[in-house]
Amino acid sequence: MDPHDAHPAPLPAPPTASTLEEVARIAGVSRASVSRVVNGKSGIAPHIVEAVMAAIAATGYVPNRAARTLVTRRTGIVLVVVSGTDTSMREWGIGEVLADPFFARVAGGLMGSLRPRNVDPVLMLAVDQTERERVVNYVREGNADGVLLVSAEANDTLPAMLSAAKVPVVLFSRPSTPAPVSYVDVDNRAGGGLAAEHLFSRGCRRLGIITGPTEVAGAEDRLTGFLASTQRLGLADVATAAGTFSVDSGAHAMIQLLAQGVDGVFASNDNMAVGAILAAHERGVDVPGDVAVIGYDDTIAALMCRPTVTTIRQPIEAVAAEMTRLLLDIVDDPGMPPRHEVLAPELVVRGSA
Amino acid sequence: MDPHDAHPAPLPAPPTASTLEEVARIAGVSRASVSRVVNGKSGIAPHIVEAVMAAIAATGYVPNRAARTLVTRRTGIVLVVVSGTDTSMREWGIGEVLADPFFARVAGGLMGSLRPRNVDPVLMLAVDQTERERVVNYVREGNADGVLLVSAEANDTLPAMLSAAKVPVVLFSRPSTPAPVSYVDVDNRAGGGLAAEHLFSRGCRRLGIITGPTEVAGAEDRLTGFLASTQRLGLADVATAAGTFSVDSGAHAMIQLLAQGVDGVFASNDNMAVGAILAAHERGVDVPGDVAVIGYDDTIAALMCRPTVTTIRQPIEAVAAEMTRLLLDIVDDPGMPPRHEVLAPELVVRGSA
DNA sequence: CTGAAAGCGCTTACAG
DNA sequence: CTGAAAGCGCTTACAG
Repeated sequence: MDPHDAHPAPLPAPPTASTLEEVARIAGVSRASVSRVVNGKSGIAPHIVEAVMAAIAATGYVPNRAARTLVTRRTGIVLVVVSGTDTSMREWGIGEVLADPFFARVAGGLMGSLRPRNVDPVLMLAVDQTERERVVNYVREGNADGVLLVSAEANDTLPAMLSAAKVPVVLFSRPSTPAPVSYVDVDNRAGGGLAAEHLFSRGCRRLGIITGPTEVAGAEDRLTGFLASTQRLGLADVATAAGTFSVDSGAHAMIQLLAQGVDGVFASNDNMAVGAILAAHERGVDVPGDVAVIGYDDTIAALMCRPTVTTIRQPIEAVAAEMTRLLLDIVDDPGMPPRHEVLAPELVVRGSA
Repeated sequence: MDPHDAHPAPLPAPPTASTLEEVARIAGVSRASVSRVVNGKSGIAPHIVEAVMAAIAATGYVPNRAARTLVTRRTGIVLVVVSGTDTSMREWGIGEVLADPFFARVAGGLMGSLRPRNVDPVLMLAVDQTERERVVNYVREGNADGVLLVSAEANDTLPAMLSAAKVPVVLFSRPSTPAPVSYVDVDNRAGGGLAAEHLFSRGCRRLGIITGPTEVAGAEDRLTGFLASTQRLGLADVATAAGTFSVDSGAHAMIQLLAQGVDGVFASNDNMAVGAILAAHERGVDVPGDVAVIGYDDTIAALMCRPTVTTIRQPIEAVAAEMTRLLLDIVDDPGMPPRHEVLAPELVVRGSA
């Protein structure tokens, strides 16, 4: 074999990181030119583009993002934060919010919508004041271009902090304490109404509802919507029992409701619907035969149960896509006034009602 | 009111981002000094520290991370990636991996372990070759210091790609195709053994196992460990049925096993255990009365079922903490040879076995 | 269409 | 213990 063949053939990745400077030298052009082709600017002589491409291939050059960010003021990173108060989140333990099917679905949806736009998500949990400040500083330090926020609890001060600091932000859901921020929401009143109507159409006449935490705007709206519909349908009194969005709380609430002889129950989220169904079974009450149960969210929890849970689906993917679109608009035009969007929920009929 | 009082009192956050330079000017010291106190270096004259602190408070200065990263070559960011192949992940849909309780728990654990060390997690899913290359480039571009990787499927090429590119990386679990990378694992053989022993100690003598995808190293090990123990316990033949880690696959497998008259079943993960229990109930088979079922992982799924699922707990938090520690060590000393750690699983007895 | 040069905001030897 | 200065790797007016 000719020893000259031992020349390094197209090496996959050179050991030492190369720079724009080096590429320019090898291509025999200026750094500006390399920068332009790397960034896909138009109006560059073909022979320059070629030379640069070749040099990039030869060196395995990849641009340094810190340097780029330093001058462009854009990071291509968005903070995805789940915030709440100590109390609400301690139930799961820090870092376990993701174990909640709903937040996991939202986080996943957000990631999915960020991906095609080529922006990377930094995930952050904010359960106390220190962490909330950290979120604000994070983008003030120029680590991220904005934040996509989902509050796990009412009275969250983060939305207000963010808007005061003029940090681009879009919330999932209307903030429970009004703040001048953009948000995308799903019509919870309509969702509550859907639940009542479905139960009614099945023949249920003695309805009950397992509410979510009262301070959570969305939970409140689901209740309001449910009651408005039952009233319209001529169903006088509705039994109510309070839950906290956890499986156990749903089970406890169901026991109270069962004692009041309900034949149809609307649980304000799937976790509680699962709890309700389990509690019913333990007491020999058939679902949906003796009592129909309908949940909310359409999370994986609804499928981990028999019967599978009829539920009100939140179009999370669509919400996520809208949130992302909105946020990037705000990043491009920080002066933009807050914008709101409300999507429609959808009934998903399965086994439990 | 004296107009002089209109002076800007301690403003919370000045509109315009200030720089080191500005702080230095106000404090009447050099930029180097400001940098030193900002970074908490020791050996600085008290009066300088004071002046700088005051100037920082007055300006609301926060350091620019891009500038800092550019010179220090440290980002304080770690990539948390879940990778798999199209096939394995399409089952969930991109962005929905987090909906799987197990990955959600791992991701959460990783976030929890990164938090106290002050490094931020960028979450990334890698389901095809393009995305895998994106992961490699991400850290080559200097966007992150290293990667914490959990593979959703065997034959994942990412570990090898990463180690070839000399990117600091730590895997959750031993890679199914050997690669020179560090990893932290949980002893799956021991876990399988634990399951067999527990079933045996409950009096089960006709055991069955619902396996996971055969190419997944961990699934294989659980099977091996289970069989080794049953053999040692003198239980001749064990019925086996293949599953894919999904709830449905667990249900289907259970039907086969039931037909073979088993009285104790080990499902290789909780999802399948839930499916198995649901399938048993639908056929009027009592769990654990007629057949005991034991799962694996100890995810939230195990609690969403009645009876609650007895399972083999993976100490995810400990694994996550170890992975993080290891990775930061590697980042500090890239030449370090790959290191492996294997933690012990634990039996969690609940209602199903 | 291309290049020389300034500048983004930090950190870190190097002197003193 | 402190400061002047160089330099990290890019992008972007500004000329030409």
